[in-house]
Amino acid sequence: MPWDIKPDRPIYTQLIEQIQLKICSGVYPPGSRLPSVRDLAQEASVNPNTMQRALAKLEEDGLLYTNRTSGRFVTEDTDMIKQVRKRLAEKHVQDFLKKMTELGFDYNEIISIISAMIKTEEMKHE
Amino acid sequence: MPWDIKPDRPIYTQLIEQIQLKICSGVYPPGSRLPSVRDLAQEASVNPNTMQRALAKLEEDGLLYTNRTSGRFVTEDTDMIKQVRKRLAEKHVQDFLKKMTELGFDYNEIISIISAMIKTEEMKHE
DNA sequence: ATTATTGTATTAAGGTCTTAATACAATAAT
DNA sequence: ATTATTGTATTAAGACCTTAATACAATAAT
Repeated sequence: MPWDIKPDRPIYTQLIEQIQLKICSGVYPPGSRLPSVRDLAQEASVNPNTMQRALAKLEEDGLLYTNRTSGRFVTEDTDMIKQVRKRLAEKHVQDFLKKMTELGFDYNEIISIISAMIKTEEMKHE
Repeated sequence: MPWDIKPDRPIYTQLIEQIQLKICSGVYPPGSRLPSVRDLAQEASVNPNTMQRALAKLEEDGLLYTNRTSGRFVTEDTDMIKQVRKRLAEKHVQDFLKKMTELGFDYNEIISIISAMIKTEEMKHE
């Protein structure tokens, strides 16, 4: 999963989301050490200040903690991580349903369209 | 459908999306006249310049056209509007599937979660 | 002990977005 | 003919984001 920064929203916001995702999906396991601010910044091709800003927010949320000079680590609280994962998923579903109903699709149509697209996706990977 | 502007993305981008939505969902029917730039700006509580910027983009895309001093109108090309609606819907589905698979959900789980949430939504409105 | 690495803080510069305040030209309305 | 309304253009100011270039303190590594 490479870093994917688009120009349409603040970079630090996207960094927060993507690090959050790496934690929820297990790329950064509970208790593991993250690369240094400078290394992460280089990985993502952003300024260290910008990466620092994103990390500070995640720390504020409790997903990360800092050991002054040995580095930054993912929380060991696996329940919290599961909770975040669930919250993100539900938010994605709700946002998606809102967008589709605004476009005038009813629930049956939505299920139908998504099923069709899933089948198309599955065909690609066989 | 009131205007809904959030501070996390450029306003003009959100205006483009919301006017597009009003066109696709029939709030602004094909061939109908839009309120003036100044009126729209006041409706949405934004600066006329910002609204102008959004309208210019939609005109560039062909969804709107201008009659110099009588106002701005929605295209009469209903096929184009349907096409845009379809394109937006497919984009929403793809983005949604991407986000959910990134979080580690497989297709069966996705269908299951969305079905559950739809049932919950339906209960609210009965 | 010395060095390197860690997170953190500061200052300055440039870019984009937004608002505000106007102004102009074309034409619909009167 | 005159007036009002339309889209459009311009300029200036301020806010936020990002980068760059440093610097500092704490401590792990040597």
